[in-house]
Amino acid sequence: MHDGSPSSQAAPPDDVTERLGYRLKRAAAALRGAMDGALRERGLTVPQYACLELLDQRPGLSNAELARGAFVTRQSMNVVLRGLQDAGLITRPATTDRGRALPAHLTEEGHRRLAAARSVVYAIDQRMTGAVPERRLADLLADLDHMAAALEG
Amino acid sequence: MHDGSPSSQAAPPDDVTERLGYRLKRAAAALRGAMDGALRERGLTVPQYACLELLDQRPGLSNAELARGAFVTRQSMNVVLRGLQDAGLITRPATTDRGRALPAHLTEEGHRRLAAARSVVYAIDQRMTGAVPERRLADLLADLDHMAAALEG
DNA sequence: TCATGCATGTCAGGAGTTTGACATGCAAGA
DNA sequence: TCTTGCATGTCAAACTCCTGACATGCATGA
Repeated sequence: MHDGSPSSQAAPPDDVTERLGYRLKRAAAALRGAMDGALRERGLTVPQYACLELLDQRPGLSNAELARGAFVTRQSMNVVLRGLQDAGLITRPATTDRGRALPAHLTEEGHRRLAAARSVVYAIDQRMTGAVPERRLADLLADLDHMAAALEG
Repeated sequence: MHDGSPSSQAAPPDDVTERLGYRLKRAAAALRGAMDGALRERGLTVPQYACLELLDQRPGLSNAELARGAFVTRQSMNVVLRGLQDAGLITRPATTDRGRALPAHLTEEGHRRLAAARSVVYAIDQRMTGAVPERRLADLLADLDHMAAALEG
C-alpha cells in the first residue's frame, strides 16, 4: 500500500466531482428533474406522487408517517395532503377515536391518477436501472441503503 | 426465466422502497440533512459550500458554470454568489472586457472558511464512504455516473 | 452588413419547503 | 393520581428555489 488506492482511512479525492457525495447529488438531481418534468404533464408534483404511491401500498398512513416515507417534514407533507384532498385524490377523516393520527386513503380518482403517473415514472426508473449492469443492481441497492443508514445514525 | 429475477425489461418492484429511485432519494436526503446540519454551525449553506469548493478547484468560473456544477439554476446561484460576495468570501468584477461572463474568485477569508467547512464535510464523506465495501466503491461511482447520464440525455 | 441563434446576467413573481411554536392525545413511571 | 415524555396535527413566518421574462454580448451564416 505505497500508492494508488489507500484503504480505509483515505481522505476524499481532491477533485470534488470524484467524491461519492457529488456523484450521489448529481444522480439525485437528474432523477428529480426527470420526474419533475414527466409528472408536471400529469398535474402532479414529486412529493404528491410519492404520497400517492405510499398510500397505495400502505393505506391508512398518517401525515407524519407519510412525511418520513417521503423524506420531507410533517409541515410540508401537510400541505401536500391538503392539495391532494382538495383535488379529490385522497380522503382523510376530520377526527378519530383513538389517538391523534388521521389515516389517509386513496379515492377512486386517486387510484386512476396514480396509475397514469406510474407509467411515466416506471419508464424513468427503467432508463435509470438500465444504465447499471444487472449483476451489480442488488449491490447498488444495498450500498445506497448502507450509506443512508450510516448518515442517519 | 419463469420467475425470480427477470432480466432486462423487468418492471420495477411493487414495493416502492425496493426501487432504485427510492433508495437514491433516501441516500441523497440523508446526505443533505447531514451536510445541512454540519455546515449550519459553520455559517454556510450547502449550495454556498458547493460554490466555494468549485471555485477553489477552478477559479474564475462564471455564475452559469457554477450553477451547472451545483445542479441549481442560474438564478439560484446568482443569489448564492451575492451572499458570498456580501460576506466577503468571493470577489467578482462588475464588468468585463470579453463577453458577459463574470469570473468569480475566492478571497483569503473564503479560503479559510472553506478549509474549516471542508473538515466536517470530509468527516461526513468518510462516514458515507465507509459504509460501502471498498472493492465496490469504484463500481458504485461509475454506476451513479451512468444513471445520471441516462437521465440527463 | 445584418440577422439569427445562443449563452450569459438579472429582475419579478410564485410555488414549495423549512424552522419555530403551540395544542392535543396517549403511555409509562413516580 | 398525576406528571413527565413523546408523537401527532397545525399555524405562522422566513427562506430557498424555480419559472418566466428581458436585455446584453458574441458568433455564425446569409
